[in-house]
Amino acid sequence: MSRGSVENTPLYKRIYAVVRQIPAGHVATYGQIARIVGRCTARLVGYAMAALPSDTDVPWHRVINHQGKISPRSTGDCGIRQREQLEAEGIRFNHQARTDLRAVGWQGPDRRWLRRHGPGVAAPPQE
DNA sequence: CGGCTGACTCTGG
DNA sequence: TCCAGAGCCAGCC
Repeated sequence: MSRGSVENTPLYKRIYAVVRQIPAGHVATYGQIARIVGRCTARLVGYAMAALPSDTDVPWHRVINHQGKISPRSTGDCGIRQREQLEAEGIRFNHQARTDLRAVGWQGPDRRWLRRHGPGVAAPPQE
């Protein structure tokens, strides 16, 4: 079923599309994803992650909270698995279980990717 | 159509 | 730097 445009795609779907752009060895925060998606809050991103199936191709493990830590979930020990997944990609955790967002933080999707999606997806904050 | 669920971020002290 | 409180939307049954 071709949704055609991104604007016709459900918000969750758009969030997954952005998360899929995160390259291995890098991580992004929920707030950052929300900002890129546009018209979306950090919580919605977290909720969208929780709604992901176990066999998803979305690299949900590369999405962490603003503290640079893996967000605690209600059920399952997937959090531990998430950390191992990140470590396998070269992400290092300190004794505080925190990652260095300055080093492994995602810079955002390619400008062309944003263009390809057209309206509906806001550009990342430019400092 | 109403209600429940869920993986966050920001600001102040 | 750490802790606490408030704000908040979309999907699904």
